[in-house]
Formats: sequence, structure tokens, C-alpha cells
Amino acid sequence: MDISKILDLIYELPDQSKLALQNNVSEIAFPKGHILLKANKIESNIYFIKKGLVRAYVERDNEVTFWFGKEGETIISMKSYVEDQPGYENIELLEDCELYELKTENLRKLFNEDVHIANWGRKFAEKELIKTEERLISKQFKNASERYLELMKDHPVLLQRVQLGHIASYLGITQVSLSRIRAELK
Amino acid sequence: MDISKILDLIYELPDQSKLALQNNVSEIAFPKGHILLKANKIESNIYFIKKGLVRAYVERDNEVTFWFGKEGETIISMKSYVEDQPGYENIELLEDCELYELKTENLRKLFNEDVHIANWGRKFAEKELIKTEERLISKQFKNASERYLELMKDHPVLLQRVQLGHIASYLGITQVSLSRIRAELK
DNA sequence: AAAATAATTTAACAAATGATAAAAAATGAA
DNA sequence: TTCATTTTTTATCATTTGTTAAATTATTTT
Repeated sequence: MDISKILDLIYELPDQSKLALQNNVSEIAFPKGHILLKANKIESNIYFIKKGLVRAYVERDNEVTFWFGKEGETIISMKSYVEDQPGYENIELLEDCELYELKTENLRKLFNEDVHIANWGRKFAEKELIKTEERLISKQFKNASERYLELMKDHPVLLQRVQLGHIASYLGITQVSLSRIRAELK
Repeated sequence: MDISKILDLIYELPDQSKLALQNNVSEIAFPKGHILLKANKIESNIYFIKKGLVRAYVERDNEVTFWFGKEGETIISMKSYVEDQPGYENIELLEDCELYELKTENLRKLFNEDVHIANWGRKFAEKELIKTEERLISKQFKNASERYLELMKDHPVLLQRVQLGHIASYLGITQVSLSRIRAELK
């Protein structure tokens, strides 16, 4: 997916503003397994996924995967981007990826100069917020089996491209529990 | 908490932009128990809490409380505000409240006219996003007892002002489970 | 203060999920 | 292909959380 399309998915910009953004974007590729962003570091870039699949996870006793990103989606260390503080997430590439890279510093400059880009940034955060809030609510009143069915319905492609251990973690259960749930559904 | 302080909590605006926002704000009060926002309706206002306490909940088999707002916080139907669609949340006042009211329509106009206000709106969504994401992650790798202790540490005031049934729902457990957890901690 | 109502706790049992270990299946490397 | 490694499933038992009902405590109304 090309950068113009990706930017439009968030919010349609006037040509001039869109060009200003695109002029700050460069292309870069990494292989499967690469760790793109590391926790406890201030990250100075954000990325848009041209091709490939990634996951965001935090390290605790075990790894907790809390987000998947595929073509058209934005990779960001929220804390770095918003508060200039070390982030909590690691980003691992689950497939070979082609990415668009944008320096946070340049984006900040554009936010202050161009009202359309500022609103583009606002829309991005607002849409992510709704998605996250809906997941939180879903987690709160659905059991693991219902959340699995919901994921199958809403994001069937993830089940084909992501190994089940990560899916289980994303659903907030152990891999063994997920296996059991899948067995019961047969 | 006065409106000037509340706006600054999100992002410090130049005087002129701040005044433009404040000029669109009016004061209004409602008693405890009032339902301020209703689910499945497009809401045309957002509110800032001058004084009081509210909760956001969705109705399923039972009620699921997923957010509390107190002095200085912003009350918003996310779907209405972001996508002009009926929202999923109800907002109930848990105490008598004094609120600042702002028409979404006017705010949208300001977003398009004033780059500072657009960035103020961006910061608001970004900060809410981080809070929501952190709660989602916490829900994913902590058990109920750990989440209760975390809430006690981070928001002790809620435990004094909110009845336990709502706290339990917010933690994603039943009231009976919360009672059991509290008994074990004694 | 007494009565009525609402909120919280306790108890007993059921259901869901976790932990550990082992087996089976799938994938990747030589 | 064969071997080694990784992923997924299955089985067993432990722990956590849910459900229901009743008892207790707190709050509100009369």
C-alpha cells in the first residue's frame, strides 16, 4: 500500500499538506524477526506499513502482545511520540516488511505549522483511541471464547498470518487455553 | 477547577486560542443520578468537569463501567465526537456536578481555523489513548487482585467516592469477587 | 428512632482459566 | 529426505473467578 493511500486512510489532506508530509517520508525494509522499536527507549521515528505484519508487546514475566499492525497501519511508540518519554512497547516484525519512515521531530514541526496536518494527527489518535477503548470494553465483558470468535470475525487474516501463541497473548489467555477453546469449537 | 486550568492540563494554549475556546463554553449543573449522555445517540456537546464525579458505562447483560471522570476531566461520547455516529457509552453522574459545556460543532470549527486548538485536540486524544492502552495492557497480564491494588495506589480517591459495585465492574470482575479480594487483603 | 431500601460481605458450589508435562504436528535446516 | 527445532494440542490438576442465595451493614425515608 503506498504512502498516499495510507495517509488518506487516516484523514484526507489538501494536496499541499499531503506533499509536505510525503516529503518527509523515506522507504526502508527489514527482515522477519527484526525488532523495530525497543521498550525503555525514546524512539525518534514513526513508521507506516507498506507491506508486512508486526506485533507490539510488553515484557513482563511473559510477553504480552497487545497490538498487531498490517498493511496501511501506523507503528508508533506512544510514550515517545506523545510525551517524549521511553516507551513500554517492543515492535517485532512477524514477516519481512517494507516500511515508510518519518522522523517524529519533523512531524512535530509540521503539526505546529500546518493546521491540516495537526488535524490529521488528531484524527489518527482519535481513531486509535476508539479501537483501543472498544477492545478494553470487549475484554471486560466477554470471555476468552467469545473474544476469540470476535477476532475470527473481525480480523480473520490475523489467524492465517500470526502464530497462535501470539494470538493467545493478544486475547489475554495462555496458549494452552486457546488450544482448548479451539478444540471445543470443532 | 476552573476552565482555564482544565484546558491547560491538556495542552498550554496561546492566550488568543484559549479565549476562543473559553468563549464557546457555558456552565451548567446537574444532580447526582442524572444521565448526561445516552448510548445510541449522537451527542452534540462535550463537557469538562468543574466539580463532581461521573462514570461511563455500556449496557450488556449487566452494566460495564469502563471509565470514571472527576474534576478536570473531559466527558465525551467518542463515537459522536470522532465519527458523528451514535456512541456506545452512557454517562451517569455519581455526585452533583458542575460542568462546562462546549458544542462539538463549535469545537470542530475551531479545529479547522486554529492550529493551536487543533494541536490541543490532538494532545487530548493522545493522552487518553495512552491511558486506555495502559489499562488494556494491565487487564491483560494482571489478575483481579493485582488490578485492585493498582487502582488503590493510582486512584485512591475513587475508592472513597465510588461504590464498590462500580469499582468491581471497572476492574472487570463481579462485586462478589471484589468483596472476596478485599477480605483476603485484610 | 424505626422501617425500608440499598450496598456489601460471606458461604457453597460451578465454571473458566492457569500451570505443568508430555505427545503430536508442523516447520526449517542440513 | 531426514533430523532438529518450534509450534500446537492434549491431559491432569490447581487456582481464580463466576453464580446464587442468604446474612450483615450502611444509608435513606418516614
